[in-house]
Amino acid sequence: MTIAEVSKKYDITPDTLRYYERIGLISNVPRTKNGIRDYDEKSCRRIEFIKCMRSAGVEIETLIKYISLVETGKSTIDDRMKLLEEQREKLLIKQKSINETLDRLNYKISVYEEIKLGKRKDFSEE
Amino acid sequence: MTIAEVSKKYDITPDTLRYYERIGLISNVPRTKNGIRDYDEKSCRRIEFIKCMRSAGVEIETLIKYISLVETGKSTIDDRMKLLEEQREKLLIKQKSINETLDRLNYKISVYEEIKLGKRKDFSEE
DNA sequence: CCTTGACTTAGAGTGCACTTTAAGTGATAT
DNA sequence: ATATCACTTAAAGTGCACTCTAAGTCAAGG
Repeated sequence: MTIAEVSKKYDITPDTLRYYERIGLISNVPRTKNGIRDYDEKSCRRIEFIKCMRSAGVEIETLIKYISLVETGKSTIDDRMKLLEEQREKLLIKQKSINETLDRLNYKISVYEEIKLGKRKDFSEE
Repeated sequence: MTIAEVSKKYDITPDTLRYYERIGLISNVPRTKNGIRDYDEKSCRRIEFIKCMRSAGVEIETLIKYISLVETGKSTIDDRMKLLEEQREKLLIKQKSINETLDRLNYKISVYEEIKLGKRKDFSEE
């Protein structure tokens, strides 16, 4: 799979894919005899994992650390679990923030709707 | 309320509070005769609103736009609603990402737990 | 043969959201 | 009185995650 195909499949620019490789997030990407990347299944699974984590805001540094633990081998399983649990905590906090803000947006939108319908004339600004 | 008090109350550094004011997110902050900020109720409500939105990742530019609509007056209610609805859409997408990533983290953590308990020996890396 | 287009690299540049610095003022504590 | 502390401003700096540029290679098509 060429970089263009992978880029399309996962909606990640070739620049970003090369960047991920450069910083050690995706290692051992196979090359053709001309040095052109030819992504295999393993690389694709890695990319999909990174995309998922990044889309939720998991930091690059954290992913680099996790990947390096994975590549070190089975002795790092405790560390990997700890790292994943920390990230879960962070995401739970984010989830809470987003849920609270969504509630607030829904409330504000409903207030504006009432105003438009003439059911309400006074409202606190913001 | 001094900047230090507001900073503590909302857990936002004084630097950030001044920055918000500079870029037009918080306007008309009262001052003492010496030019020192003396935040009133209105400013505090505004700060709390910004904090909530920012904590969910709503962009500064978007908040500046919203605030300027609010300050323009009632003629902007349709625009405000549209803006808030757009932000709600964005947050729903984020919420989905986070939920998916949390599911994945939970699954991975449970796999590692099984490995630790000796219930599983093989597992796909990452 | 020559152009086109996709790829390669290293390194510089960008955008966002702060954060720090430099230089200064003014009220309180020793 | 002098030091300390919190505050003030404008402007430069930082960190993260890309994103772009420059200079080059290579294979296929006209």
